Amino acid sequence: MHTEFENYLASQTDLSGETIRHIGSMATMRKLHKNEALLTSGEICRHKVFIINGMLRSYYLRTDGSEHILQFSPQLTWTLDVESYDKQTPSLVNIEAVEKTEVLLWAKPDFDKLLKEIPELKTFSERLIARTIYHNRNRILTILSGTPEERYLEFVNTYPDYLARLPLRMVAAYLGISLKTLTRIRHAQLQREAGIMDK
Amino acid sequence: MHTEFENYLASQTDLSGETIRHIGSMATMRKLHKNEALLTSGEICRHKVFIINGMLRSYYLRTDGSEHILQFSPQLTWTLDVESYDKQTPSLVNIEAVEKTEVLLWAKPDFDKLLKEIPELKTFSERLIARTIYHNRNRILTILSGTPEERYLEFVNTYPDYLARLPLRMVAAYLGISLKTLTRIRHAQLQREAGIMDK
DNA sequence: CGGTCTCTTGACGGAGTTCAAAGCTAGTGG
DNA sequence: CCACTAGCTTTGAACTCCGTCAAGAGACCG
Repeated sequence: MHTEFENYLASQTDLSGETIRHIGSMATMRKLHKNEALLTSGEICRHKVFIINGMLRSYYLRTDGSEHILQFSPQLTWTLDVESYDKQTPSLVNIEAVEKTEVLLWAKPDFDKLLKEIPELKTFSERLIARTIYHNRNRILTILSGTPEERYLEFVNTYPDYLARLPLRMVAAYLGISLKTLTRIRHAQLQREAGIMDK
Repeated sequence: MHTEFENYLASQTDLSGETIRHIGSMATMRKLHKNEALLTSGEICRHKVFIINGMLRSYYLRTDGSEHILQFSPQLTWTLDVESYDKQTPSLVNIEAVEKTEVLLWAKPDFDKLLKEIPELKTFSERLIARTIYHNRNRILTILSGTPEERYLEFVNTYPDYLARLPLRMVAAYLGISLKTLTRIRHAQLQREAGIMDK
């Protein structure tokens, strides 16, 4: 059971098989169909989430109806609304399945206990946090300094497989550009490729 | 000596005066004049930095000469280039004094030792990291979803005292808009205030 | 096979950028 | 303490790129 999770943790840490199974045993499994919500803004984020397969997105819904995507979470990654989870306060974001998705859920008190019991899990967790920080800093830089086209190209390079799994409007909502601009850029790219072919 | 630092740590933690003095004793002081660099891109960030007074900024310099500011660090806050510091790899950013500034510096090996010796310092450090994460998430949301004007107003609300201390072009470089747009927004604000006064 | 969601495309309008010039301010040195 | 300079800010003109609106084609799902 949860073999994907166990393999993941075994490959990422030095934890013993027994410990890994113990960690897994504290989680509950949940299946989400496409577009099903895992967390809705206003709710408190009570669980740490590991994605077994599928893909989630965390997005912010403005009062004018526009969506802005903070992150995509594909298989074998973790997600949650950090601030809501840490402080147990209402969340500002929504987390939903982009496609059919299976997740493991740990209630915060349970995971906190695991972190206390298993120092190596704590260390691993800190490593993930560090990566999140680097990633967010880089994202800020990209949005601040890049043109829409540069952002798109960086996105494609960083996540080569996402494009095929996501509707373009979500990519646009992630890059902070309009769908129109995105298709314009993609059109220009195609032109360019065709031009190269000609030679 | 370093009384600002000691007061700060005493107010933020439960650390004993003795421990605080011990931590402070591992740091070296450095004075920076206006526009002096503390870290230049390409260098490795070898120190953790606490700002006693003054203000630093961390910015990214594009090849086209444009500057993009990741953060301002006023008195009684910490700064560094996280990724460069953690991994001891060349930094992508520059850190410079916006005004005359005094800082305390801890060499990474020394600070690592302190973190190991003093669990409460580690806890405190984690709290700061958490705040950084919340802050960066919020910044991403603001840049993605806000108009230039909204971003400016949020900036003014969040950091009421910064405006008076920073050249506007740096505010623009932080908000990700042109200086021209920033002055336009400010002009519109003034008009509005004048309108209110009339009534 | 119908309906919904998605993507593309065109026309248009507007907000933001660039470039350039001029006024203002603050810091420096004499 | 004053004069000067360098950097900062404002403003105008022209332009460009992006966004909104709207329509239509295509793909996918039930």
